[in-house]
Amino acid sequence: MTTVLIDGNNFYASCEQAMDPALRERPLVILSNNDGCVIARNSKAKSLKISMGQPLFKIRGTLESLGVEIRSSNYALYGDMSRRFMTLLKDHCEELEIYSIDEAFAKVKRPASKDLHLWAKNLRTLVYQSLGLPIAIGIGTNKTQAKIANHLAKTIAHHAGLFDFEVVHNSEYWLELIAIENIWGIGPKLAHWCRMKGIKNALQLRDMPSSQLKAKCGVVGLRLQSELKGISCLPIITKQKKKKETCVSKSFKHSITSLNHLKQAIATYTVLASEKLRKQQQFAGTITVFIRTSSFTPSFYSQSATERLNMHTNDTSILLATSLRLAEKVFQPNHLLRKAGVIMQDLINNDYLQLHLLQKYSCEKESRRERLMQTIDKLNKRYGRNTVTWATCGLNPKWSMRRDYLSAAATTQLTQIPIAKA
DNA sequence: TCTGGGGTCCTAGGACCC
DNA sequence: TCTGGGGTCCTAGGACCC
Repeated sequence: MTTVLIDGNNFYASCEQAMDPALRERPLVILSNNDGCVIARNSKAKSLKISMGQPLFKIRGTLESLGVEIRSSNYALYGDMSRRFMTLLKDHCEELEIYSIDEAFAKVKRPASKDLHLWAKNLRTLVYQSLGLPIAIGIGTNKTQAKIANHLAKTIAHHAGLFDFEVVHNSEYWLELIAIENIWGIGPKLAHWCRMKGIKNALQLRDMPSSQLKAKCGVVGLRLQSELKGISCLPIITKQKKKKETCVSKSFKHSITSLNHLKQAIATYTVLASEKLRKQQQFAGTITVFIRTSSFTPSFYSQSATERLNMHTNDTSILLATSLRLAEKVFQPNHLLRKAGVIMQDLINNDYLQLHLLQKYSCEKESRRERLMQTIDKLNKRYGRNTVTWATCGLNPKWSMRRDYLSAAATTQLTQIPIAKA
């Protein structure tokens, strides 16, 4: 069995293009939450040298003069496209690890001919025909090699979206082409450290003294180096691990200075976080609420408060009572708050709660509350988020996220289905 | 004026135990 | 002035990922 990494090219941009094919002919960028900065670009935008992470307010003029299309991020659409994408992949791989919204590791059997070109070509065609998404496929003996192969599949044009590390003869040549910054597991700090030591590419990293790497970044570095040498250290994880904590946090459209607005925001995030817990079939034992001002000003201020619950729960009302109390505790007037969040911690799973549940179900009030939560979740799933919510969240609050360039929830809302013109 | 959100893993160091 | 050895658990902080 060999390891592959399959991912969607320019995933968010490709999702937008799949729903509005006219965008394929135009340069296109996707913005982060709150329309903050560029987080995805299609190939036309890339060729105009629009770089990742640029704040919109700095490049708005340039984008306009170049005729670049802009979209706010539409996670309802990307999440649903991702689900469809992964479903297709599951049918064509032996094992699948969904690694992120747009990529998956998998195990694939190599045919007698050793040649996986046909398999890859068919998969690329299937995904494009079914979803309109272009993908790249990297093949190697382990995850790190598959990642590198995937990078080459995208950068070497004539490889047509596929690179098989196990069948190339001159692997050292290809490793040397991979800049140190582009290696999976090497972030900005480590890349800088490597450059200082004269290590500029994957080949040099593979061959540098292990002791130095161990001293700098522990076993993580050693594992990475071993994988470059062809030894598998990182397993494919097919069963999704239960989360240890879950967080909802967002920046505000305008700075918040009143306790009332902060409580609306914290309530809104708590409602979402509780919904997440129920979806994950988990219960929180601890809640943290945090607030912060803009990290781009010298007077940066941040504060958090934590409270342990008497009993683990995923009941929105109980969690709300606690998080609103924490909001009052952390609130400071005279600070221009830009961001706040709620973290659910000390999570336990359904099965660990059996004893509690027995107690709970013996209590009519508790089981009625469980049914109430289930009903609210169902209504919101069917008729859209916030169909039923809590009044403390506020109605159309002024601080809520900016999304000026939002496309339709074309695959998840009946009212927003695209209309084909004859 | 305006700069994302949600995670994981690892390590060091302190508190505490016998 | 001098003060053991071996262990666990927890937390904070740093690094990384997409």
